[in-house]
This record gives sequence, C-alpha cells and structure tokens, in this order.
Amino acid sequence: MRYSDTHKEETRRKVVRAAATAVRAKGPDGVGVAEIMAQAGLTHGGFYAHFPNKEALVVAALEEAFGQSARRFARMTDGLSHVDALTAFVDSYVSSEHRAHPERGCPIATLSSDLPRQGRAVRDAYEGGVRRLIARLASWLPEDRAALAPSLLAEMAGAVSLSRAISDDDAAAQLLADARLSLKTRMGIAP
Amino acid sequence: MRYSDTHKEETRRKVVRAAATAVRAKGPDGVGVAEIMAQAGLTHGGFYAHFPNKEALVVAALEEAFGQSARRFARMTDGLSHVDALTAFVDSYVSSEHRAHPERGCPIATLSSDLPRQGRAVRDAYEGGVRRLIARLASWLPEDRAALAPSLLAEMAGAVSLSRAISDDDAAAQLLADARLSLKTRMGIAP
DNA sequence: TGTACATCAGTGAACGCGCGTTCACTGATGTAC
DNA sequence: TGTACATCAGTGAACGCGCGTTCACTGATGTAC
Repeated sequence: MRYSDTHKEETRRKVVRAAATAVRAKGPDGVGVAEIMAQAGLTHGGFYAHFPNKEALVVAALEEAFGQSARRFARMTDGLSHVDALTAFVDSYVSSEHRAHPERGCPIATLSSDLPRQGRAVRDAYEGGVRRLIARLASWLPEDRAALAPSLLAEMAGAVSLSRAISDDDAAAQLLADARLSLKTRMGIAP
Repeated sequence: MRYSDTHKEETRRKVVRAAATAVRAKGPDGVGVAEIMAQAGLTHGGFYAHFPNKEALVVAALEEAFGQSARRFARMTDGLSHVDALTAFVDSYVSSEHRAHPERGCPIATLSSDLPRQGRAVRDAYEGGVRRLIARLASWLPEDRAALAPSLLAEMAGAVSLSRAISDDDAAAQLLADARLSLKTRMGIAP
C-alpha cells in the first residue's frame, strides 16, 4: 500500500464533511458532485473511488450532519440536569444564530421539505436521524411528557424554518422567542 | 382577434394551476416547464407566450397555491365564531389528510426548506403568502394573543412537515394530535 | 542504503441526458368584403 | 351568406449548458531486492 492506511478514509471524511455543509446549504438536488469534491480539494473524477453514486454521498452527508448536531448538543448539555439540558437545547436550537446558519444547523429545520421527495435510502437516513433526536429529547423530559418529544421537535424545527421565511429580523426574533416560551411551558420548565 | 378574448387567459390559468400542484409535489427545482405544460395539455414551446421565464411561473404558482388555501379556509370558516374558526383551521391544517397530500396543501408545510434557496421574486411571493396567512390567523385570535400568530403558524407547519418524515402512520397521527392540543391550548380554545 | 517496480488515489476529458430557452412554422378562428 | 385573408396561440425541432457518471491515464509513495 503506497499511501498510509488511513489516507483514503481521511479523504472520504473530508468529502462527507463538505457534503454535509453543502447539502444543508443548497439541498440534496442543489449541489453537484464536482462542487463538493472541489470543496474537499479534489476533482470530480475521484468521487467514484469513494461512493457508488451521488445518493450514497447524500446519505453519508445526512448522517454526518445529524452526527454533528448530536455531538454538539451532547457537549453542550454534558453534566447538566435534565431541566438545564432542555433549556440549553431549546435556547440554542430555537435561536437567531440557528436561523442564520442553515449550513451548519439541524437538517430537520433545513431540509424538511426536500426530504420527502428523495429516494428511499436518503429518506431512511433522515428518518433515522429524526428518531435519534426525538429519543434524546425524550430522555431529558419528565416521564409523563416524554411522549410529546416528536411534537416538541416539530415545533422547534417549524419555528426555525418559518423564521427563515421572514425577512424582518426583529419579527423573526419575536417568533423564535414566542416559540421558546411555548416549548418550555410544554416541557414544564418555564420560569 | 381569432380566439375569444378570454382564451389565452384561460390557458394561462390552466398552466398556473398545474404548476401550483406540481411545484408543491416536487419543489420549484424538481418540476420542468415541459412537464407542467404537458399537464395543462400543451407542449413546452408555447410556454413563453405566457411567461418570461420559469421563475415567473413559480411565482404565479406560489400565489395560486396560497390563494387556493386561503379560499378553502375562507369557505370552511365562513360564518363561524372566532373560536369555531380557529378550531376548524387547526383541525384541518394539522391533520393526516394534509400530511398525505402535499400537492394540494399549504406551501409552508411543503416548501419551507426549498424557498430560502430560491431567487428574490420567489421568496417575496412566499413571504407575502406567509404574511397573509399570519394576518388571517391573527384576526381570529383574542387580541392579547394575536401576536402569537407567527409562532402558532410555525408550530402548525412544523408538525405537518415533520409528520411527513415519520413513516409510521400511527406515530405521525399521534404527533399531529399532540400538536393540535398544544395549539388550541396556546390559542386559549382547548376544551 | 539505493534503485526498480507495483499499486491505486486521484486526474481530467468525454459521454449521454434532461432542462430552460429560442425560433421558424402551423393551423384554427375571427374579420373584411 | 360565403370566401379570402390576417392574426397569433400553440407546435416541435434545435440550442447550449450543467450534471452524474465513466474511463484511460498519471504520478506519488510503499515494497522488494
């Protein structure tokens, strides 16, 4: 083997990370293979040494994006009580910061309407990510509210998503603030 | 004039209606001009007698889609008290029926993630539709809750949107039911 | 240690296809006489 | 009323372009001697 054992794997990871950003920024059908490869510092021809086709890259990109979110939230909430974890989660998810940066945000808020139109493999990867996020959220909720996790996540993603359609920053911030209060009330952690 | 005065206008309306359905089903970038023209019973070449370009059609399609929703809700809530109108609105928006039919549903629930990536004209048409829907919703709410309209709409659209990512029908129905209850509580009309 | 070789990650030209758009043409229909 | 004409909504071939994918080739690097 003329390259180090990990060389190819490292390249693959670079491509997947570039794809995770690009897919969130432009949607699965809005980015091209060549564009992603260029962002990883490569040319498009080498793509098929790593993936059988574009769909496989989109699947990997989605898993990477959900994984990034998961790791970020795990770091952020590590060691906190359930109540503090929920507060931190809501405050960082339903935020102007998240509204402004779809390319590094939650795939649900960024890709919800693209996904139902994708192929089976992509939809499955997406649904898996959604399910894991719901499970994490449920684990922080009091037992008698854990079943609300899916509709709470829907409210969070819906708020960020709609806030992006509102060009007035103040109006968008107000929407997000109203959503945070509603969410915390439903979670039983409102001040 | 060799055709009736209204002939061309009628054709245009047919095209716009076909586009309103196709755009919601496949997204603005997922449908082709030829496909929409075929669905209106025409060939693609005639398209440019009606629209300067595809973007203009997408704008018209969005306005048509928002208009259809508006007319449907107006019909549904006509003559009802504010409380009954809100109930009817929530029950029909946050429903399994809506989840199952993006192609004739609310553009917000169907296109939220595509829209931020569209051109200016399309985003403006979308934002206009969003604003009108928020205004209608606000007009039904008690005065001291009218400001919640944007975040209520976000919760509704988010619930329908996320329910489409959940393949299990029962789990999706439960999410929608939880969302309806939450919405009615926030509106002050829960039983 | 130095040299020839083998490997394969990556390159870049080329392909087929679908799309938005253009344009010369057609033919149905209203108007003029 | 009947016929020739003018109009223009609609047709369909053709275009340029970008995209996903293929493939013959390159050249950097580890291995064998």
